Amino acid sequence: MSRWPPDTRERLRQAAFELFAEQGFAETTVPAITARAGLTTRTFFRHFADKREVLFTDDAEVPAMVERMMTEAPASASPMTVVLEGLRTVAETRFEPRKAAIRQLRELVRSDDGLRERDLRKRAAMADAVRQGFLTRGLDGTRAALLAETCVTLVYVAMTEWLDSDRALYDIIRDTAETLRAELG
Amino acid sequence: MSRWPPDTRERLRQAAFELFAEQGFAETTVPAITARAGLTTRTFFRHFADKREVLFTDDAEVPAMVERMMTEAPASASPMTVVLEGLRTVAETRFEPRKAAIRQLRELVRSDDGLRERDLRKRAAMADAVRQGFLTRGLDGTRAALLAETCVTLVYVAMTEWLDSDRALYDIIRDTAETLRAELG
DNA sequence: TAGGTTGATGACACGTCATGTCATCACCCT
DNA sequence: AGGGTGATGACATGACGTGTCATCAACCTA
Repeated sequence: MSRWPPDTRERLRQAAFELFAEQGFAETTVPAITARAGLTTRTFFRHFADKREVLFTDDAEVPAMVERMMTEAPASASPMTVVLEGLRTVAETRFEPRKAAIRQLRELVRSDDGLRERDLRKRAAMADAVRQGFLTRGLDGTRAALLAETCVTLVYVAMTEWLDSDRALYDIIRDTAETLRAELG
Repeated sequence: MSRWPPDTRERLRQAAFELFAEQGFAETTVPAITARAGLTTRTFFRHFADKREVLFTDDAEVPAMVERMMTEAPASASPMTVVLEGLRTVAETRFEPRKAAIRQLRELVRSDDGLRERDLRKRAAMADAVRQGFLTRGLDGTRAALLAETCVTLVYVAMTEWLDSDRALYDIIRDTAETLRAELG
């Protein structure tokens, strides 16, 4: 048996989510979170860089996942093919099963400017991972940045629609990609 | 003559830029800024919502400018035509004359995660203005969001290249748009 | 010109966030 | 048995951001 109860990080996350749901993000202090989790304030900041970060732990592995998928894809595949195939996996494994949680997170993010900024940063991190993947695949810098940003835009616009519909995310992504292609052509 | 020296806001901005350049953003405290400007800490926060905001005052009018241009464009013009025409004006009037300042701002933003987040928020605000413009022009929600985000992506990818080159921003934007079209088609 | 209003700033208190530092002590290893 | 390790507690500290009231030049308005 350990000196302290296990799962410190998860208990903090749990307490934070509960309190944010009960009172809102800004109204919840870090001491309140740690009190509920039975820990001290200092410990919270040992596990999360700041109060916002506790809401985005699930996305931590996504960039690495993206890079791996992009390097493993056949070298012959066209950029957009690689992206769409990768998105199919991400959509089915990481987004579809967590739809309710993502919806709840969206509401929280909408309620606070600071959270909105952090959300945008996560989005930018994802774009950067995709960009790296394209660079690895030999695209020039401009093209890699352009396609990466476009890809992330696609996902987020599609996700907005997905959260308010009953359709599969990947289907919406494909439609959105088609819409964009048509609009630019 | 007024009770206090005029241009409070501009003096604060000036002092902040100087100190950020001298010591970096994180190392500069708000009291240090107000001391240099000959004011009190409280006054700083009367003029700027937070320490970051002082770096982005120039972009404050851009969203309104975007919306105006988009409503004034002929109703017959295609979405991408409207955008590219608007971007010509923005590029020439707001970006080209401030190239050195924008370059300096980019370095600061790169040096601090908090500033990066704020920068992304400004970018999102611009995308939202464009989206509103498209909505006003009768596009459906998805299409408006998609094109707006794509437009902003275009500008930022192009700007990255522009800051390290001698070409005109608008020319780069056109090339970038063409690259995207080709890559998606 | 007297007197009231306005609006920007000063002065002060306060709560929260975030970090540095040292002590503690169950667990593990040898 | 004894030292090392690593997570947590305890405490201090400083910066950020806000609420509140006082101040007082400039501007009305009569």
